[in-house]
Amino acid sequence: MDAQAGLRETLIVEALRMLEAGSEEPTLRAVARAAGVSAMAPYRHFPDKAGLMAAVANRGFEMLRDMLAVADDKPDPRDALFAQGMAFIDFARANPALFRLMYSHQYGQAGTDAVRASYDVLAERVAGIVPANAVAAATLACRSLVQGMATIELAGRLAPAKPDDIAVALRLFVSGLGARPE
Amino acid sequence: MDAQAGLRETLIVEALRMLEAGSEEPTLRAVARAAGVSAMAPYRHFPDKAGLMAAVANRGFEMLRDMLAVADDKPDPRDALFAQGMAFIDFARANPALFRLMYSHQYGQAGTDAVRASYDVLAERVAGIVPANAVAAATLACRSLVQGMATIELAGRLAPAKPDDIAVALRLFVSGLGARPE
DNA sequence: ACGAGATGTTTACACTGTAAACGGAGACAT
DNA sequence: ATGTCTCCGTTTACAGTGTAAACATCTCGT
Repeated sequence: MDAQAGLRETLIVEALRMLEAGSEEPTLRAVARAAGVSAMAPYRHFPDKAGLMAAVANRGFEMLRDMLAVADDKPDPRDALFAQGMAFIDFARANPALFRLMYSHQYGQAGTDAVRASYDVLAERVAGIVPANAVAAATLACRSLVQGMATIELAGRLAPAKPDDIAVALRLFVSGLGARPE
Repeated sequence: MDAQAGLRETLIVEALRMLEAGSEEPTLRAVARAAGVSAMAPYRHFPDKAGLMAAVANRGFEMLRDMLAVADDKPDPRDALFAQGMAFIDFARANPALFRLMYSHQYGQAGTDAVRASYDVLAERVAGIVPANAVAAATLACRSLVQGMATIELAGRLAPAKPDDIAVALRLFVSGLGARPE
């Protein structure tokens, strides 16, 4: 399907679709089958399976950046940051397999541009809250927090907690940002 | 090797060792080979490969709990919490493959006891900082933060940042804990 | 002594990623 | 037109994986 768009694009789209359908990483052969080509055809466009998956992960970071940008509509920087955090969590919940792929180390060096772009959406709002020399660290903290919460939830270890613990924890973090202790 | 300790234990130990040596998840057959038994022998002790890996992940959480407990030697709760956070990061750096395994969703429901135990070490110190009704959320935030920082670093996306960004971000978070905004 | 269960082995199968060799269709110089 | 070249895809083959099924052996309570 979608044959005239070029096989490379078709493979990425198809892999993305299968990644959301079943929550497991799809087989290269299965992706090729879904694209209507032989098992070896993908090797004309990617060096190996990891190459294809890296391209898919990259696509994921572009989707993530868009979702974060959309959530960035509150006037107050803290409110905007909170909304972005929740959007991140929603993204992970909606595309768990893709989310895991994006942070899987095997495809880690790929997509650096898209990764930085999605990072920047957060950094701009953080810059409105903490002093300039703390922006880098605070942005790292921010992204790490939501990445960790999403991972822990997807791993199924959050069951004993209340369902809105994530929102409360995120609010707590945003409130503490830039405040001085005690 | 270590044959008289029982094959089940040998398999877990051997899998742990291989997990640290090469940073990839070992093959079930390779683990069996290293333990000096045939490929099918593990199935007498675990329902499938996931069963073995879940046991290994569980062992990982016990190691983690020990490391967090050791770091918990500062009188001030914030200092202790910071030290625990850095110990967590050190653990992830020292055992990257094991760390990834522990938070991989396929073995997620396993080891709930060990997970909770490692959680509690943090929660006790958090309880000394935030009001009682915020302990659950703050502990979740705390663990998520370090889990996320570790994952992002292991995925190789932290390269452009300064090496001590993690420590700075963690300090920032701990300082903000329990402070009120503005 | 003897049957029974626990533990390990061998064999077999479907499936994976990928190397190697082949084929055909268009572009282009002669 | 004809030959060559370069893409892009195919078929075939292979080593390695997780695991089902059947078989062997060892230990022990009776």
